[in-house]
Amino acid sequence: MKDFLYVMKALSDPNRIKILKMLQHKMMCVCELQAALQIAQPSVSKHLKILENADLVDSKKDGMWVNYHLTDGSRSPYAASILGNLRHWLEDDREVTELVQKLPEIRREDICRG
Amino acid sequence: MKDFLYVMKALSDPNRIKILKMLQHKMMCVCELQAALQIAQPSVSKHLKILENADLVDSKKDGMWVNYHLTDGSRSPYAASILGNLRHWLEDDREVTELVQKLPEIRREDICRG
DNA sequence: GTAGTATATTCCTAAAGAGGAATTTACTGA
DNA sequence: TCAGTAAATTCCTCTTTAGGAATATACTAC
Repeated sequence: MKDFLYVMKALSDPNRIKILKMLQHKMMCVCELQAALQIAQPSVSKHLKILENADLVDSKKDGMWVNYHLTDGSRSPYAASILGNLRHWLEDDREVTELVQKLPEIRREDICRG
Repeated sequence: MKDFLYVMKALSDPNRIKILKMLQHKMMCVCELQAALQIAQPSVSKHLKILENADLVDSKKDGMWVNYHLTDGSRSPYAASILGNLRHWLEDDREVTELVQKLPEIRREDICRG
């Protein structure tokens, strides 16, 4: 029950859904997600932690950055099922499509490194 | 997005999940659900309203009682998918199985009518 | 109609959750 | 070693949410 609720709570916030939808297209670091969502960096980190605890995303260090990516869902059947459905769910959502269209313009080299 | 979030938020509370799991076995009125969950009647009504707004349950008057039942999900693909998955999800959850085992003992004739 | 009952609503309180500013941590690269 | 940067944590505020007590509503059965 607890694992299930972690997943559902993680999916109950629009910014976290946007993160998942963006990560469907490419792995992204925190500052890229911040630039896309236009919210403070600590807020992004906290959302990512909640998604990570629900086994929806995972992270991997790469030099200066921490890359976040969707999990394969092998640790949670709930996460696996939702991630599968999210592939087609909300594909026509206005906010999501606008975000995804902007993704190519968001490049960490332009945002970070001061 | 809003419809999606309604469903996910509705699924983010343990009492609401228990309601859904019980309704898999039979339609139930508010006082039966109250007896099963051991929470106040207004709390049950409020949970049911949230589930109804997410298109996860629907109700039908029957004499003195209002019977709640799972929807067929025809109005929300998110609700439909989740209700399908919930058929097998959490079947081994201790709290859920204990509740379901007690269901036959909970009969409206014994609980209501003073 | 009237009394009684099942359910819904309102109002309040306490806990949880999202957001940002400031700070800390961990690492990179000279 | 030291300055600089990406990300995490802490602390605080404001909003949302779950819960119950009290009340209102709607209906039933006489």
